Amino acid sequence: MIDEIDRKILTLLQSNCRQSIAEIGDAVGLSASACHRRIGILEKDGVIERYAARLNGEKLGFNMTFYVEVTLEGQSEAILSAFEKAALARPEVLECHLMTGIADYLIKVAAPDTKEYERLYRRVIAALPHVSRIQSALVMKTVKRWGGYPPRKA
Amino acid sequence: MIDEIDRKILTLLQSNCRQSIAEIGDAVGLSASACHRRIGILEKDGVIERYAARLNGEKLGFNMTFYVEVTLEGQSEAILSAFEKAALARPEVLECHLMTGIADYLIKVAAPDTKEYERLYRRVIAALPHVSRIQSALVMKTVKRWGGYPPRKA
DNA sequence: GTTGAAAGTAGAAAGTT
DNA sequence: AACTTTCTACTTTCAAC
Repeated sequence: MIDEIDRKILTLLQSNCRQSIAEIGDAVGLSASACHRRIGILEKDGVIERYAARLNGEKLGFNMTFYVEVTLEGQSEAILSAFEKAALARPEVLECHLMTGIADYLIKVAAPDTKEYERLYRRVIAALPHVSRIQSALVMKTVKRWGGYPPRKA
Repeated sequence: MIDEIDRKILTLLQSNCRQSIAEIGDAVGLSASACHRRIGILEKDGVIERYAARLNGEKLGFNMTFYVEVTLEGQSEAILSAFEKAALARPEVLECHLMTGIADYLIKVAAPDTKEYERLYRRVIAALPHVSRIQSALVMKTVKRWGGYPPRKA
């Protein structure tokens, strides 16, 4: 279904989706058209979900990134789905994952400074429905971000 | 430096960087050329770091995602930089952050199944230099991923 | 910031192996 | 069935305004 050439194309597109199809074709040994066709299939099949610009948070004034572990008051379907719906709706929540382990959710947020993070913490995170405990961890340095999926199954 | 229009452009590009500049220009009330010039500046200034295809891990066979907390044997500069260099070099490590809190690093990895994760755990993560403790948490469900930075400072 | 023209790219329709 | 060539419409890019 997804062969070696597709994987090469995907690796190239993950690192730069603005190179021309002709260039990608060259790199994988295919004509632009054949390459274009494969990319179309990968898009249609949902392997490629979107093409996005990736920004530098610090240059935008987001100097602090946090991973926040959120524990809820319970784990009933109603509680989980109310929390998820609210988290999805908040643009400040950059990522949100339901986790195994001690806390229920792991969310990622960014803030310009501690003052703004305090606001975020009180008005946004703590205000999400059914939150019972919050534990924040600050990212001091991001060593690697945006690592694409490796070309072969890990 | 970055004004309201730039923020709108960035929001649009974060959700879809393949729409034409003319479309983006229309959406923000600018000619294609003016829009193009602004985007060029945002790229040059490093606000836009790259344009990337975002893939669906499950469709690629990566059915499990983990956040792994890694504690090192110490926090000397030599230990930290050796670890970081090795983590950067491993394609299986999708993200790696130096954190405040109990563990030293938070890394994100993906695997097709538990068997492969066990290999990843033993051969990759535990094999990184100076690792003393590893604690894995499995992502059961990703509620929100790829949330772009919000248009206004959080 | 706008307009307009030149170069380049994507997308589709043909034909080829 | 998948690739290649060819062609047209669109898009980017860069003048000059």
